[in-house]
Amino acid sequence: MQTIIWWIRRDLRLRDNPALHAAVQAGAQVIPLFILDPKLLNSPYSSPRRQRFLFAGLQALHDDLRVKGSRLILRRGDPLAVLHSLIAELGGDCEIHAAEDYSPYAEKRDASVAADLPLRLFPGTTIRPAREVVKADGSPYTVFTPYSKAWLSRGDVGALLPVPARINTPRGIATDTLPEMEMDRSDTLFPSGEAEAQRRLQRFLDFLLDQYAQARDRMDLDGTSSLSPYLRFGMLSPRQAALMAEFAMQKAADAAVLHSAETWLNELIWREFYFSVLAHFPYVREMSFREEMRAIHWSNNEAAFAAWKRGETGYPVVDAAMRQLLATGWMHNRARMITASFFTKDLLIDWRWGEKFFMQHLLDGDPAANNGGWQWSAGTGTDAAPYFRVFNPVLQGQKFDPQGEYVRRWVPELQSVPDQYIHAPWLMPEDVVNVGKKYPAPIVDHALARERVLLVYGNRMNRKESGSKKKLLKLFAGADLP
DNA sequence: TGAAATGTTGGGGCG
DNA sequence: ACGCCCCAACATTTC
Repeated sequence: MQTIIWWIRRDLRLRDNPALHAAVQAGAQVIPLFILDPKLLNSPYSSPRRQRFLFAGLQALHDDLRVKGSRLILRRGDPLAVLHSLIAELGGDCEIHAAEDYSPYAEKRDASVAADLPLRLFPGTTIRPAREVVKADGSPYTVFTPYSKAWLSRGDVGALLPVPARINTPRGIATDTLPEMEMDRSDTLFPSGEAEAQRRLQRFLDFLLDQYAQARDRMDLDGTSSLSPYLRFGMLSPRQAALMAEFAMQKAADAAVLHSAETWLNELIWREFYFSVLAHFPYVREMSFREEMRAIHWSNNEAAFAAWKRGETGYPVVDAAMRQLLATGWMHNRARMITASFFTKDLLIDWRWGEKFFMQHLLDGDPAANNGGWQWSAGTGTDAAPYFRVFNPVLQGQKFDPQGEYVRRWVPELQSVPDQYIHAPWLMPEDVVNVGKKYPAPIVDHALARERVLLVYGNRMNRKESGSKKKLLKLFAGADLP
């Protein structure tokens, strides 16, 4: 009987899993294997909280496999070495099935495995394989809108694959144990595992999707899907999400509901886009996608960086967002844009520092999506926000947290600040109310910081006038800016 | 998937 | 009645 190793990396699910499904369909013995790779676990981009989420997900997967007559085999070590030794234990002649993974490290790892061993890669990390949607001449898209049009015109995404009725796994294969985990209070906000992913998907479809287009930007509301950690580890099939979006579009009762379903599908396509960008341009992990943006002279002020990380910038929306991240491992998407804009444009710190910090804290931290989001915000990436698009943290707060509920939830020292001043407490007259004493004053003046970043970025964009701009930059060097 | 600066318009107060 | 100014409201341009 044939033996197939189902090498699990970021597809911790039984439902709609092409690599697993093909192994079961082949009538093979299936060995579900997860390799604890020290290179990934000890990476400077890794996150203890995300690791806990992964380990809890592996435990849940093991439990789900038990129901199918199988179990999870864990091994620790270099993937190629682990695979070699496991195959030797099994008497050789195994095939390996895995879902594609597109980070530069993953692609190198898989190439080295494929050079030695029969590795078959399957889709499943993305809805469409990351190199499938390209222009007619085979070159990759670097602008979202034409990419999404091409993505949508590729026709249906195929049917969902069923959960295997039974998975035939031989007994007696040695397995390592998971590291001891200390649970954190924040872990209960995002319980790990495929079953939880399905519950959340159902809740989103039943109660939130109809309002999604309007509610998704409101930081004070529970209006997003909050599925990102589950998509990150493949506890939810992105194809299942897309099929649900399409189904909602078909049965939409009115234009607003239709628009909401389309908006959600569009977000899933943004995810596909960033996987495609990373697969085609792996260097974006190291540097700005746009060549002319690579020489920006960042301020990289350590004190400002530290204040941003702690959520003590003096801008309530920014601080609420950072504290939400620290407390829960998740941040609202609108808040990600605001904090990243503030980081790169107001503080003028290299986007790679912020990208790394997000990776160290986000449960959904994913190389492709996180890098894409940061380069978009910094204006250095594909189809990026224009360099002059600088978010005003006060106006963003007023627009997307109109009563300041989000701010008050995460910045308790502003609890009793009146709505009028909640996004700009420094404007509060002394006699209005004596609150917010412990809250810091803004670490930068936004208007001044905006002028500075327009100059610094503008110098990159248009070098002709750099003479007079250099003089102005000297002025800013003397100004009170980090 | 901005915001600020600048331009235009039109109503109302006022001499 | 008329011109002038102010300025809110909206539109356009610029960064």
